Amino acid sequence: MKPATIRDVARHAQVSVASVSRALNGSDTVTEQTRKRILMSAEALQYVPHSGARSLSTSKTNTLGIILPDLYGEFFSELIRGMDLAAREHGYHLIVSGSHDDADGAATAIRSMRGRVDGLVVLSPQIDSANLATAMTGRLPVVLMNGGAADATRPSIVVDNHGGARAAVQHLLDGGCRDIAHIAGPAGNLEAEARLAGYLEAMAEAGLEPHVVEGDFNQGSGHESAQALMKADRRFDGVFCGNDMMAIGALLAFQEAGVRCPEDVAVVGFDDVPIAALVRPGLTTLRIRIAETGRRALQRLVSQIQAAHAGRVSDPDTTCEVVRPELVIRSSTRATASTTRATDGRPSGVTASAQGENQDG
Amino acid sequence: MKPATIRDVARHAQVSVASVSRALNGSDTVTEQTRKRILMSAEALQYVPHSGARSLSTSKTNTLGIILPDLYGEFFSELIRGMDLAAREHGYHLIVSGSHDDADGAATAIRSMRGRVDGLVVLSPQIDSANLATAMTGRLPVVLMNGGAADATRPSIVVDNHGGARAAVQHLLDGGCRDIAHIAGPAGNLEAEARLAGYLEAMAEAGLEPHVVEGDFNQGSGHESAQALMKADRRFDGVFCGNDMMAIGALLAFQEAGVRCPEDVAVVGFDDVPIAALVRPGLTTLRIRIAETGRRALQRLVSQIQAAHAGRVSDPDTTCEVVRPELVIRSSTRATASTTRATDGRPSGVTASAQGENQDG
DNA sequence: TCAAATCGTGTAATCGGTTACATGGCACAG
DNA sequence: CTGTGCCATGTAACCGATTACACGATTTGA
Repeated sequence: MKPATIRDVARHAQVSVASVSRALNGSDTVTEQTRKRILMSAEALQYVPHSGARSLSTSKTNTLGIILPDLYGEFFSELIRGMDLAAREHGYHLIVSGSHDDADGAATAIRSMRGRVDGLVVLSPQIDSANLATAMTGRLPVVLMNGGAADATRPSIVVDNHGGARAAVQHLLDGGCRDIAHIAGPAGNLEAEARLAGYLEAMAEAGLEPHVVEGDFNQGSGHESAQALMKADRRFDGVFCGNDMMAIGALLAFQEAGVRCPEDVAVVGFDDVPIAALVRPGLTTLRIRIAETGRRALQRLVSQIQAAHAGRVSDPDTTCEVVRPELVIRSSTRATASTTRATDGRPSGVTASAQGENQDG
Repeated sequence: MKPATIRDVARHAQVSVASVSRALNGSDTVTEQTRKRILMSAEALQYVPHSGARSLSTSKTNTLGIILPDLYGEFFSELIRGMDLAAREHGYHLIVSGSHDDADGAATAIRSMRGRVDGLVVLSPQIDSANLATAMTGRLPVVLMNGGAADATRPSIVVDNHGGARAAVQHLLDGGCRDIAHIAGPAGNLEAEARLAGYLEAMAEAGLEPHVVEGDFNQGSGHESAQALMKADRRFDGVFCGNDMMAIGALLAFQEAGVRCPEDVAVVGFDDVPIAALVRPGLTTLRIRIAETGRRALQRLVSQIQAAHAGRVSDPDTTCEVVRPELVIRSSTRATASTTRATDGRPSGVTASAQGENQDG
């Protein structure tokens, strides 16, 4: 048997569909008596409103779309969690769409969201503003998180990857490292490129020769890249990794090879995924409050939607919010008493607040 | 300006809406000439079909709902990833709904999915079949993953938590442990209770006194529970944790207290989340191929939908698939050469295949 | 040459809600 | 007694697509 519709309820309660709709949505004027009758009928027929139909007539879906390049790993997990929390608070559902390796795929995903969502958060490290503009249908509210490509015409949140990378290198320099290698994220990824650029700039300023191998942001590639570094002729006493997962892979590779961290080589990651505090040695990294950032993105999306709904066109939100990563120092760069590596005198004199090893239990 | 509708396209191309629909959906007979004209008009107007409207008339949303108790941590992250992969393959979108702490919340979430999805995967360790039945609207296809409460009337996938827990205890016994504690998951959680039951049963069979402290499945509670164990009078030489995150918390607590693992205490987790292979010592655990299981659940949901759509009612899928966890032995229970803890002669004679420490790079 | 089959296209009903407007009953004021 | 207004309720248009069916034109066969 097919599920009951509003018409079935109306017939059962001997009223019109309008009254049923009014009774169920509370707002309008309905006699207490008829309301009760309607509610009883709805109960009897196990009536559940058809959200799709409601969306069509109200043009509100109460659903938000999240376009992600991938669903793998802690970073996206945390991000989704933060967004879900915020969405829940505002009464929205979340429809997630991962695995958009190319800009084309992302564009298709965006178009397919039409009529399904009230707004989008687009996190697409490959897509540039041009592609995005073509993909955008009409005036669907959007918050961009496509790292690096700050688009002043749309509300967006970007991480200061460049500055974060510089801070990472600076921290390694402060710790006494002179030969600092970089395990970069995949070429074509805007975040990866910004971090690489920050690394190169900081190295140039310090008058040091850069040393880069390319990974793909996954743990496995960090492992391989570290092995490649060890096999190469060139010495190194510090590694700045494009993200935490690669850093963790590198840590394991060093352990396997008997290279001590931080004594023989200091390692810095990026992101501060939850696991970074749980590995040994604890990973020094640049903290992005991931869940918090996701929550923030979603909140901005919601206010944008509310503004649009209120007919406000006057002050469109086109702010580009910058998230500044915060250096979190853990054992992977903090030499203990019995250190063998010489420092230049500033063992932990950094601007960021030093953090305990397991701050997020 | 509002986005173009199919009627706008029809007007622009000087044809009827029916022709536009036919041209865009490919299938039906349309002259090459008119098709071309329609496509050009659609392009000119930047027409994007309204999925919601399409869903209403076709009664297919191409979207699946996932009801989760929580979005926190690696387990759900992996599960969602596996589901997303499978969904993508079959051309479905995913709408996720997390944070349903109580059965009521889950029931509400399920109802609100009506008209939004073509089917549901419900993962709700609190909800029992009765609650679920009332929440279910009509004949919406569902795959249950509400651990422990095998419901023979609906297709479901359950993990053999009981058997897995017994295997964990057995492995500790084989390694020579006699005083095995259990850090349990939260009461009321069916998975947690099944694992606890398996632990109790195995201990009883071995003629050993059980020793249980309750956690909440999060890393922090594993940390605290381990501290509580150390503070208590009772000795212990092995700990079976209700899941990996608590085990990792416990490992850290032991490290901080100077208790060596596996020499002083052996630790076993449950789930084999990706991080389990990355901590030191590597965590011995019971592997559930999480992403694989998610993918499997989704695939069964899809075939159920396809069967329903094909009008097949004859052989409804009511199988209850059981996932048997596989013991993965890592350093947290595998004493190295210089072990101080005596074994009873079977250092690693287990049925499961021994795994390398970092198998999933 | 005329009937039937074929084919491309248009008309309108439909999906399940919401809501502007119409309607009819009742109370109250003149 | 009648006109005005209010209020609960009903009627029907609408959201934007799909699709059964109707229709007219062309092709085919007798």
